[in-house]
Amino acid sequence: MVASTLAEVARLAGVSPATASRVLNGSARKPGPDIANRVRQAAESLGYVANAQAQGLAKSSSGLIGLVVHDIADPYFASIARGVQVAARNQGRMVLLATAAGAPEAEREAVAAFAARRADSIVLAGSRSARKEDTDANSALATELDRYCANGGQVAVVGHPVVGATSGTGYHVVAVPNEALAASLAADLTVLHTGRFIVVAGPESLFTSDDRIRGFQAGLAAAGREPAEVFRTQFTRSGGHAAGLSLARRIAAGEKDLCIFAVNDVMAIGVAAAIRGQDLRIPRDALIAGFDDIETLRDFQPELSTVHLPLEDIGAQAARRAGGDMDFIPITGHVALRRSTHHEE
Amino acid sequence: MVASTLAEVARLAGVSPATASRVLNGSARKPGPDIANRVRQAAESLGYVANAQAQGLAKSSSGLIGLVVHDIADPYFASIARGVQVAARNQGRMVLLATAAGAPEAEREAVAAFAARRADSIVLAGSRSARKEDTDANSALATELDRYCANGGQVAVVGHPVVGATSGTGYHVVAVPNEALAASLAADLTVLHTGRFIVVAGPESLFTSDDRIRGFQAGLAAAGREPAEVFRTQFTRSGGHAAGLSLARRIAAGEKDLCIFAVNDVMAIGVAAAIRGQDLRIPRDALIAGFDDIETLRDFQPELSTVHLPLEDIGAQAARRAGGDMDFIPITGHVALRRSTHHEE
DNA sequence: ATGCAGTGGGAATGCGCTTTCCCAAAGAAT
DNA sequence: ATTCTTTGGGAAAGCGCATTCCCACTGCAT
Repeated sequence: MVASTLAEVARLAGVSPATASRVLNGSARKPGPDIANRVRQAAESLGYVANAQAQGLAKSSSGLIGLVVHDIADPYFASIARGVQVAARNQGRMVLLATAAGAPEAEREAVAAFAARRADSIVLAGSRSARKEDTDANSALATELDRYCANGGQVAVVGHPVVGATSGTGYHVVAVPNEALAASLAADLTVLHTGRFIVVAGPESLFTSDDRIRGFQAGLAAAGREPAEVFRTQFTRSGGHAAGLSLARRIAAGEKDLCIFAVNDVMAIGVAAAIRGQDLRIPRDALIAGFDDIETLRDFQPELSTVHLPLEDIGAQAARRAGGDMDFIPITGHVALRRSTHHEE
Repeated sequence: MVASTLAEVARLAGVSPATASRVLNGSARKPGPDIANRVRQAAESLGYVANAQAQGLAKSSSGLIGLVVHDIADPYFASIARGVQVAARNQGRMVLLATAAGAPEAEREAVAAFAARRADSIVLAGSRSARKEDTDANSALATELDRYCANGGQVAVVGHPVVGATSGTGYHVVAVPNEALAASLAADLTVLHTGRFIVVAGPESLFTSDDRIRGFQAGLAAAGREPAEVFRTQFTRSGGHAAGLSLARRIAAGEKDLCIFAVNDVMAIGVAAAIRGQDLRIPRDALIAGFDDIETLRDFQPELSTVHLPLEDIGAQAARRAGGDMDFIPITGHVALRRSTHHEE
């Protein structure tokens, strides 16, 4: 990557680099119009493109916002990414993308890389977990984040705080009310369904999953229902599918009147697919509800009951807070009951 | 963003910055082990993180790969992005993300921003179009790309070349065989279906859409069928939905035995949703096929017949070529016939 | 003992830009 | 007419790092 420099432009325009800098890249001081034009012309004719790295070095700020997601191809994160992207553009910044695939160690690496690039802020949208085997990696991540914040970085975490991150300044959390919403979903479902509930969840210690389970159980309890059985599996479509196969067997064996709550939409779809693959029908043989309200899945039949989350907003909020705009706009979702949880007449 | 510098580390370790640099960041010359340890310890205790901007400035290369997509929340692009991301990680680089929302002007801006950041390479995965009103913006984009290449940048475009880009070097195209695959889809469908065909397509001059139409028509012709009617709409789910409503009306009015080819899966789902919303059924009242084989949509019922595209691979290929690994691995897809195009017995 | 290549460290330069500081000229005020 | 402010441009000092060049030193052959 070679390209013409400010100095070249300045020489061609017959001015000093200082002046060229002032006219080309916003400065408080505005050189005279005639000079400005000369410079602009010179820049144009040379195809000058300012070197953002050098600019960043000089003013020590990069205009970069780092985003780490679990998997960019997952519609949940893709939506959040879009929100971050939009907010970044409004702030005149660019987003640096990293995927962590659920490994705290990978998240740490990403954070370190962002720090190295002197990203002004970081949005962390992986999936926080407290698994035993991740303890070390998690605390390493926390250390890295603390260091980043200590150096003046801003970080916004969506969902749950990173375990062990202690830094006071520069650390924001976009709290998604998973628990409350799950409770409210449970409450709504209890009026529709008098039978048993079962929740298909992710692996233990995955915060998002655990919160939703807890909220759901609380909602059931508040309605005077028994706690739901919890079926642990992968936090993915195929995890849901596996669970679905197993449940289908039980349903076929006579276990009727079941309402299945999968802790996210993608899993719910997996569950549904598996159940239908066994010649059972939804909602006839089992009710199903999800969580997230993934856009791409809205045309699924029967329409999936779920909890709507303003994913794009969540991303945008995270980016805005990380960007220093601290106006607090709480995240709110809402239960969206659709056909997958309505017993047929 | 303030942080400790190499100079501070060097001072603490009692060595020169040059030596510190040599031990901390890979260099040909390896200082002695005792010194190396001193430096490493100093770095550790100071929480030193190399400034990538400064490094980039010094060695004039940034380790950045720019990716511009139409919309990161669209599963098609999200999958490609994942591929790019994976390839980038393997190359030890980071990806800079930009979304263009279909506007060539936005693409140009993104390319300019990438150039400013001295991205080593750029992957362009917007949707090329030749619309009359985009002519100017397209040529501006071409100019920007040419300049970027002229300065030593590498660019990979997925799908179609940018109209008017002339640069000889550094310019790669990952060709997706849309036309051939559409033809082969048509061929396969003609053996399943003896009635009429109709294609639901995107706006005129959108290359991807046009190629798929052309290929499909060619396939029909090769099978001795009449050309399909082309229904133009938005290249989105809601475009498909609108088309679906209109088609549903025709079907309800007696137009039976229709096979609808929507030029992408998302549109196909929109079409299907609209048709089913009118108390019609698929495939009973109309067959539907899509294109792309979006992962999230695989559990749709009835399973959507489509053309499988290795999206992640496409992204990875683009990133690899842009990265200089020039081994050519052709993109191949295949027709995937599923239940949405099978007349019921 | 002398010369040689080879080794390992430091000094200094430059990457491309921003920004402070300085200075000359021009205008306002006395 | 003289002094005091502005105004507008340039010189120069970094920003944090890589790297070239140079130098002192060691070990070897002669």
